[in-house]
Order: sequence, then C-alpha cells, then structure tokens
Amino acid sequence: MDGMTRGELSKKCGVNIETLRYYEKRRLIDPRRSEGGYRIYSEEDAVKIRFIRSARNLGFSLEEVSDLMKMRVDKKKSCDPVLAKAKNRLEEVEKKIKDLKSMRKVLNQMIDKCEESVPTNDCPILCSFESGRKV
Amino acid sequence: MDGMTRGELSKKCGVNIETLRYYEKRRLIDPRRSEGGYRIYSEEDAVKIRFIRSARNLGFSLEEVSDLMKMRVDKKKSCDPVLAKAKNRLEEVEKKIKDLKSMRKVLNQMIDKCEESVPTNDCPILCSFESGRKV
DNA sequence: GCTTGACTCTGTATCTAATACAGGGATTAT
DNA sequence: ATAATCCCTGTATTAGATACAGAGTCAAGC
Repeated sequence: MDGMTRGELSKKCGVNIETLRYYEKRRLIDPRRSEGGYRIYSEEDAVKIRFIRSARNLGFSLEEVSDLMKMRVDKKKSCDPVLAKAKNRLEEVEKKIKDLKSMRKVLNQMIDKCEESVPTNDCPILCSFESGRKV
Repeated sequence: MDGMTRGELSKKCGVNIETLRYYEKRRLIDPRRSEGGYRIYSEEDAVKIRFIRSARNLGFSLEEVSDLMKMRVDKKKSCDPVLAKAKNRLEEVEKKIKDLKSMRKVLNQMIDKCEESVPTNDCPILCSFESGRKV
C-alpha cells in the first residue's frame, strides 16, 4: 500500500503528529483512509505540510495559508481576484523581508558590541533605536 | 502628567488595548501607575511594543522576544552566552529571509500565470514545487 | 462642587493554533 | 495468538490574544 501513515508523515516533515489531525480538521489536507480507518498520506501532502509549516513560521495565519493554497488560475474572467490577492501577499512578503533585515541589523549591532566588549545596562532594542536616531 | 494611558498607547502603536495588559502580565512591559491606578506608559514603552509586534508578525514567540529584550552586554566575562544567543537568532533571521524569498518566487510565478492567463486546476503550492523541480 | 460620558480597572470567558492525554481498536512481529 | 506498537476518537490544556461585564476614575461643562 503506497503512502504514509500519520506517524511517518509526522517524522518526515518534522511536525507533531497531532498537528496533522488539526490541519485536517481545518481542511488544509484531506488524506484517504485504509481499510482499518488509518489515514494515508501522499508525497503531495508532505509538500503541503512543509509549506504550511514554513508559512506559519514566517508569521502567516492558517487562514492565510489556506487561502493561498486554494487559489487557482481558473479562467480569464475569474483571474482578477486571485491576481489582486497574490499581489497583496507579495507586498506583505516584501514588508516582512524588510523588517527581518532591520532585525538583522539590530542583532549585528549587538554582536559587535559583544565582541568589542562594550558593556551596557540598557535594553538592546531601545539601544539600537537610539543609535539609529543619532546616525 | 507626562506619559500615555493604555488607550493612547494602543492607538499610537496600532495594537489592541487588551494586548497591552497581556504583555504586562507576561512581563514584557511594566508601566507605572497614576494615583487612581491607571497605567501610564512612556515613549520607550511605545518603542518596545512596536518591536514586539514586529517580531511576533515575523513568527517569533513572546518567549523569544522577551529573551531578546532582556539581553545585556554586561561585563566581558558574561558576554559569551549573549553572543551565542544573538548569533543563533541571526541565523534564524537569515533562514526566514531565505524562506520569504522563496515564497516571493512562488507568488511571482502565480502572478505571471495570472497575467498570461494560463489556467490550472492545481494547487499553486504544489504547482510551484513541480516547476521548481523541472527547472 | 456636581453631573455625565468616556475611559480604565479587574476578573473571567472566548478564540486560534497547537499539543497532550486517555481509553480503545488495528497492525506487525514473534 | 498474543504482545508491542502503532493509530483511532474525543476531550483537555497551552500560548497568544481578544472580548465582555460590572465597578471605579478622569476631565469638561455647568
């Protein structure tokens, strides 16, 4: 019988076994069942799960992920809403990349201070914003 | 009396008013109180809140944010753990940037298909991974 | 000063996303 | 056939917010 059980997929994707049941409940995946009632997952399910985990890790909600996965380029007439949504998502992604880059900057500043052994008793976040203002 | 009330800070930072109480409970902020028991927030609190929201939006947990905000470059001897943590965080940030860039690619592919009106009935996620494999 | 409306206080309830657990059934190895 | 190991379902718990109820505070206008 080709396909994976819940435990196998869970290990393969590094996801908690219960999370798979939860995503099914939320209708993000829909595995077929074996004679005895066991869930059977395909390779495509694995791709989906990895995508969901990655998106969640980047701060997207399950609602958003679900929305993204359900998008289809159907016929010419129905394409506009998909295009609009995709463009919105793209903007969000750009924003997140920007924010991550500024967080990277904060961290690099902190690392520099550490390596130069500049002691402070201030919150590194406030600190970075202050030095940001001066420069 | 200088400082903001909860409602003012909430508006200023675009954060739900209850979230501020929650972050206080989680010891991320610690506003002083007025005679009548009202919370009074400073400008620094506003900076912190904006940082927390940004980090949460990028998929970091409150635990991680709290950890980051508590980091201090104290004395030479105690610097190593801070340095190690900061470097770990930096790696995570790089990973997230990388993942966001690949998500950006998926979205751009979808947008291209839309604009060229290439109809598909497949999940855009699986689709993008397939074309990724071929190329 | 007094009133009144907007705001805040506390505690508790609700929601999402995920995990954990308990009691029972399916599968596999021996 | 009989353990051991998985999986099933339902329900409980956790984190991170958010919502709501009843009481107290503040400040503007009279």
